[in-house]
Amino acid sequence: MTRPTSKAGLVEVARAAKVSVSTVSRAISRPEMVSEELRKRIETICRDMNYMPNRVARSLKMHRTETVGLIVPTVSNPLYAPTIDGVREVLDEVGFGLFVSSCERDPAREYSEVRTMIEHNVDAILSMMPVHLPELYALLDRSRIPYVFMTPGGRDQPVPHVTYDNTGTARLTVRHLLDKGHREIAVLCGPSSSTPVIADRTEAALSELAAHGCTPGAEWVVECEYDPVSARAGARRILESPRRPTAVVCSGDQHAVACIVEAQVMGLSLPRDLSVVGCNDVAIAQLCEPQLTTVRPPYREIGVTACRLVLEAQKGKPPPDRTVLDSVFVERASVAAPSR
Amino acid sequence: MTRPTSKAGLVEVARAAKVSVSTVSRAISRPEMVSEELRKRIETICRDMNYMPNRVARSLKMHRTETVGLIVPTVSNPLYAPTIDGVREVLDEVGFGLFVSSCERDPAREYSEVRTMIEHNVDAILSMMPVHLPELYALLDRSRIPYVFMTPGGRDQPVPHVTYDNTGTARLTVRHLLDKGHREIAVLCGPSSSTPVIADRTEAALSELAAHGCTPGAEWVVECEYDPVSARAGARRILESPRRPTAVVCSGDQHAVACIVEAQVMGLSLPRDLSVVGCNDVAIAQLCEPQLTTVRPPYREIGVTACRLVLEAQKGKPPPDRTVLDSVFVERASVAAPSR
DNA sequence: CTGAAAGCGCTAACAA
DNA sequence: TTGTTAGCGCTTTCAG
Repeated sequence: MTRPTSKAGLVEVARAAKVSVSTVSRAISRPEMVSEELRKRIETICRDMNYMPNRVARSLKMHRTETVGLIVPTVSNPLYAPTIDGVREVLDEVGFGLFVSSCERDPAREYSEVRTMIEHNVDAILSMMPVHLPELYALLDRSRIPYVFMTPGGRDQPVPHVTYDNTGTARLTVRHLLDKGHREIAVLCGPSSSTPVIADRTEAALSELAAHGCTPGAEWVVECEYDPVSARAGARRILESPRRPTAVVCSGDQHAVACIVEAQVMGLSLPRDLSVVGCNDVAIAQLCEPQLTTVRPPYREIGVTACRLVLEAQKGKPPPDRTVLDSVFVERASVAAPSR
Repeated sequence: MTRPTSKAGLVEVARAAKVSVSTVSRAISRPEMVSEELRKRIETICRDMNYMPNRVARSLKMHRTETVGLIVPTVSNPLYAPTIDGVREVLDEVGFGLFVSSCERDPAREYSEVRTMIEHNVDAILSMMPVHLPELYALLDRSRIPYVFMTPGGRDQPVPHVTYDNTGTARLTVRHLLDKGHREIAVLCGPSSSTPVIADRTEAALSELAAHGCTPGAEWVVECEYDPVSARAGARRILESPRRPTAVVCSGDQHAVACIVEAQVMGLSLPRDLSVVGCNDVAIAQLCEPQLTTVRPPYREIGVTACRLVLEAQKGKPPPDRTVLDSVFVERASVAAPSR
């Protein structure tokens, strides 16, 4: 009469079933190797005894933990949620666990988090960090653990990553404005120091503008933080510049909505007096009036794809260096032809 | 001459240092038990050989993984981010890993995720699920793994949880409106079936209203989903009701912003023609005009506190059944005295 | 089809 | 201070 609170192990079950531990082990992980009736008997005993396999023992023997490690720059950026969710989704399919860690946007911390994950024997590593310590690649390669980055990646050296066409996405939004007839276009963007993703996006927008002879003056390109207060202040700086642009491209929806709201506070009527286009298609894009025209990068799909690739890599099939997924342009109501 | 790519274990290091594995083990995990110089020698050898301890072996021996399991209803709700971040933050302090899983709001899945976590030998379990399968408690207790819920909790039976005063928070917002002189107050809330948190919040608002003789008519209480389209439709239903209320309390900021925007589309001037109060204080609260008066539950603090408690529990100190943290009222500009 | 036995890589008595 | 040794709970040859 074992206390029900004491955790049963393979030996306890074996004893109860009057068979050897190896038989119980087989009955559980390779049922076909055990006679029908014995298997059933063992199964019920497991249930009765509330047997729960000890995965760490299993992992030690198997050299695999059925776990993947995911590194995020920060958990509080809702933009990462869909990607994480994509990862989680495919992990669920195969019953793998998810070991997450945030590196607070610090490449040095990313390095040490990866180290920890290797020590934990995760079967694969996924990272959303846009930029890494150069040593990271060596660490990863030495570990022989498959990895895939979910970023524009490949900045320093070719490395498996899945991403979307970031600069193309930015160009798309600019071209939309151009197509509608705008020539006086400002750009409101996040701090270029924050991540190369934003810097690239801004640069792409600017170069596309330049290619069409619409290089904006200095007062028409402003960088500001993402929080609502800064975003609105940035928007206002553009809107109050001596000559007001007819349109503004933003590197993110928050900034775009900030423009819309500030413009309305100033008494402008949108989209007549000002066209605005954002990027990311987050919820607020439909919570403003006029609803925001924006473009939605394939965030969830990136998570799904990267996770699939890294799982296959773990089974022997090396992942391609670069996988590019498409953004989708979402036309709503915040863009019209310029009125002047 | 071992290939640098083959992972070094304790034995390899021991061999290279010409000492026993136990000495190396000690040099690493209990440096004070080893002579100064030997320790240094071992340290450099470890570095040179790129030794990385195998935590799963360690865990098997130690019966602890230095990992905590966290269950979230869904990763895509940005409201959970601050709590997760709070958890992560204290985990970082102690060098623990985080094993997350989402149960898609399904208590049955929560049960099985907890099972998996137990199998993985996590040292503690944290869950944000507001409602559980009754069997969950037994499973948890049998496992002897400490756990703390980060929800109003204690619905079915007393169980350690840290939370905020959800109904009190709702009452606070109602009272604010009442204090400003409003009597005709509508309520716009999320689907009461989604989580008891919302149902409770709505009920509290309603009962507070009733206590002040302001029970709203049926057309003044509408439930709708969180997505922007539904939220705006819900807001409109209230605003277009035969008699328009002078204020509306919302169970979330999205709904509140939807009210603001829809009211403006209808040509109303806020807060003169309509007062609105939200809950949660998410970013959009400051991205609308007028800026939203709302209340901010201590989401991050809940994560921090719960994690601390569960970590101490693991060291022997049982967590209190109930810990309640305070919300903070954030007065901004969306509420004024009624104009009629 | 089933059992006995040898580890997976590390830690911790217990000895020396 | 350091080495020897016995496992942690499981999987898996290799025999029976």
